[in-house]
Amino acid sequence: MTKLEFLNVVEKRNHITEHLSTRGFRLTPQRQRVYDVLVQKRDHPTADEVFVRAKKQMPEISHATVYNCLDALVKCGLVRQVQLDRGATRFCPNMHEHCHFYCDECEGIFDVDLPADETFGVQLPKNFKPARFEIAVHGICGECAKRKSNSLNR
Amino acid sequence: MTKLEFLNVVEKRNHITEHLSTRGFRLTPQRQRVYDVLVQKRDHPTADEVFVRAKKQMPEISHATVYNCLDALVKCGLVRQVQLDRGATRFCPNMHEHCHFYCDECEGIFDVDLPADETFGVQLPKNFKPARFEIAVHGICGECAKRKSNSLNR
DNA sequence: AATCAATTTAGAATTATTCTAAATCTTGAC
DNA sequence: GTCAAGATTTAGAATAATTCTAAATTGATT
Repeated sequence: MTKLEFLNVVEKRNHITEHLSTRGFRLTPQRQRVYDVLVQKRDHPTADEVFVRAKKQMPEISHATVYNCLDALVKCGLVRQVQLDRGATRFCPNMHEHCHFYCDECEGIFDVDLPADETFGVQLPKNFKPARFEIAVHGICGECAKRKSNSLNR
Repeated sequence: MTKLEFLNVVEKRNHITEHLSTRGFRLTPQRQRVYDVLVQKRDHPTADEVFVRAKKQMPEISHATVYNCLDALVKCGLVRQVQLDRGATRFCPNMHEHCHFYCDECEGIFDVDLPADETFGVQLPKNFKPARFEIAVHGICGECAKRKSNSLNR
């Protein structure tokens, strides 16, 4: 590891520690590992998929710990929970303002950026105070749309 | 039952039958009952809550049937599925364009009307074809907001 | 080094949902 | 009307996702 890489690792660790400490959580090897798993492959894995990936470098990690770690990361604002229709909850380390696009064809999940502090034209009843907007778009992704129109035109 | 009430019941039954038949489903007493349960108390019950309510007038109805009926009703466009963070799926017979407001305080779920055919300012990547937008707003509902501000100002 | 609280662990328990196979019902063909 | 075919319902088992429990471990603090 070069000096630069080393400093990078330290900085990332500080970033996680800071967030965790806002909610009274400590940085543990398990929490670090779970967070790394999410950052390394941003395909919105389920808790169980995170568990399998985390186990590769940390074979003794338990199922419950992965749930606990994900919970802590969500609570301290490092990770977002994503809910597809039924099925398991998925997790996403992208904390920019964004929503999710679900492709009905390939079942892929795509992040789509959103403007910050927007109410998206939703007219709430009197006195209702919104805290956050969750938007999920269902449809056909770019790749699948192309593939479908090709097979139609043949 | 008056003649008017009778005609009303017949009309409703026709409405359900029409929707079900678009997907090759029949109208059965169980499907009718499950749909009635949803219409009678529009509080976004879970499948299990629907089961308990349906049982009152139809004690022999089974758990699996309630799931099957809800599935059929969703597939033929009479009912919408609603997903809260984790937890059981909820069901809603309001098919107008609307989204849901979740009160973090009282845990109530409120329907909020939306304009039809709107993309809510979401900029999708090239070639992505949206089919439907699901919007969930989390925050504090009107009643809870009032209660909270009262207790602060005392 | 001793103490206290936080965290992790394995495994059990719970909750939500789906599956299975047999029984029942409905519809259309005769 | 009767029969066959297919749809639907049923009870209960199976599976999936998540949470709980209690003991062991870890880490920070005195």
